[in-house]
Amino acid sequence: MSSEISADRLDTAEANKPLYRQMKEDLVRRVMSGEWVAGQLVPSETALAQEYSVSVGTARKAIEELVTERLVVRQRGRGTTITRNDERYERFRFYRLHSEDRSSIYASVYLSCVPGRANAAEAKRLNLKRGAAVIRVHRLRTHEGRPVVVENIVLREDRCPNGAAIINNQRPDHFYSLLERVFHIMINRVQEKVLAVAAVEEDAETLGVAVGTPLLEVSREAFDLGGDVIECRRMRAVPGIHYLNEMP
Amino acid sequence: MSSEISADRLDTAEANKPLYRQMKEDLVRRVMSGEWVAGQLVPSETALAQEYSVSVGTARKAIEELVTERLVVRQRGRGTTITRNDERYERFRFYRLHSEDRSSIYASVYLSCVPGRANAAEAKRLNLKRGAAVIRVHRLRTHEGRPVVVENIVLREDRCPNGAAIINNQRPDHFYSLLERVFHIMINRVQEKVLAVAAVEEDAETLGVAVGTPLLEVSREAFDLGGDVIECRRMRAVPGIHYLNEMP
DNA sequence: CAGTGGTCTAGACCACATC
DNA sequence: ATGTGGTCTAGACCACTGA
Repeated sequence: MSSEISADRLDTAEANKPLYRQMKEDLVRRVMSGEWVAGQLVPSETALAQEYSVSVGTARKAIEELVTERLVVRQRGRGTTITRNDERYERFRFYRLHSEDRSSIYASVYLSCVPGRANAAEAKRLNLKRGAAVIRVHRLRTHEGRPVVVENIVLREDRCPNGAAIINNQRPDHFYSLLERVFHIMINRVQEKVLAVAAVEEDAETLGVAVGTPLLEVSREAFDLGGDVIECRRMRAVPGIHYLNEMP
Repeated sequence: MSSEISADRLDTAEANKPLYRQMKEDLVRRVMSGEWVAGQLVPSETALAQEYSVSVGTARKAIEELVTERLVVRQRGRGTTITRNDERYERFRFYRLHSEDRSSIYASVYLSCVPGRANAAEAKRLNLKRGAAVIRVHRLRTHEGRPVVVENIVLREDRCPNGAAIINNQRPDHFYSLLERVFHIMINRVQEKVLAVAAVEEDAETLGVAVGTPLLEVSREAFDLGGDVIECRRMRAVPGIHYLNEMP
């Protein structure tokens, strides 16, 4: 399929972009289209160079951009594979909430997972029309038996067909690994907004704290390879949980 | 000075590291030593390649690592310069606190700036002995006349000789630009811990909020090129200010 | 063993900034 | 006009993996 148009994948209407960038963008496209899926070995740099009619050095530069974006992993002697989001060292790539002892391994308790319609705020965050189909997940994170974080997750249903049933079935600890396995969605980037709020009645009940307790609230939007917002979530954490960040 | 030992800067006891990495590390050393200071034009890649007796491609790879670490900036036709931390686009590289309207330009109000001795907690954070000389800065950030953030900054005095007087004189808005200009310290990396706290009496007074108001607290350690902690600071922000983060 | 990616070289041509 | 970095090529040798 792809080899038929490989003779000149590039240089048609791609403006003045350098070859290695055009090539990189085409490789991203091939991952997005599902031609290559997570964990899969992709052709070697020499093979790709031939396919795209560029020199090995140029192909290498294209691939190296994918490495810095963590889209692929290279191993000498083995080859280049599409990054799996559930590899151990990738597991908490986006997870910044930790308890005092820096352990961040929490059990998940699913409270509910139901299909629904986007309200105005959700539609705005997900870049959808109001009333579009979404999936709502309400989940608790516990640490040594105590609830520490409550999560409200909203997913685009159009990108995750039948997602509510599947999620309810699997109840995964790590969401993005499921998105990858089941829906071929790779979460590439997230934006978070952190603020301090006072616990309301509902939080007090769910998290077992007094009303008015200062909680850490994190609002997240998660983007896929194409730059679409796939998920938005709101997390509220009890005192003792903090948000760690390192720059750059 | 440096050209005398340039014939073989590399390859002596540098283990099996690739040439481009050895070269890069030596370039970092030359910035740390003050041989090259912020804003300065460094030799061209061909000149550096000759000096280090490597090919242009290898020199380029060394320099490109410095670019990704934002230590230098390259411009075609002009050359390569050591990054200035006070350039406009670098100004808020480490500043994640914003108000609702995303403006993060606050005026600084200096409350105090005095030399002192590190207590146990400060010594630990700064990796110093207890009682070591430090500089303490107490500062307020205001937005449209209202206080929004209160900052407690602690600096290593040994790396900023006579720093208290100098800071008191200049009262800079952007600390790291002063560190760079005056002390040739480049802040390269910061770690932050964000949590929610209830305002105590002191916060209430300084920030003009009620005791018990949920505040956002950010604790930061700032590292220089050599990996030493130069500064630690604690910030407390009023409601309406949030912490923005994007990954990766 | 053959094939992979990692390092290194030596050249070419170009767009751009500066004088 | 000169020199800079940005792109691109075509080769070389090596370390490592897997069959």
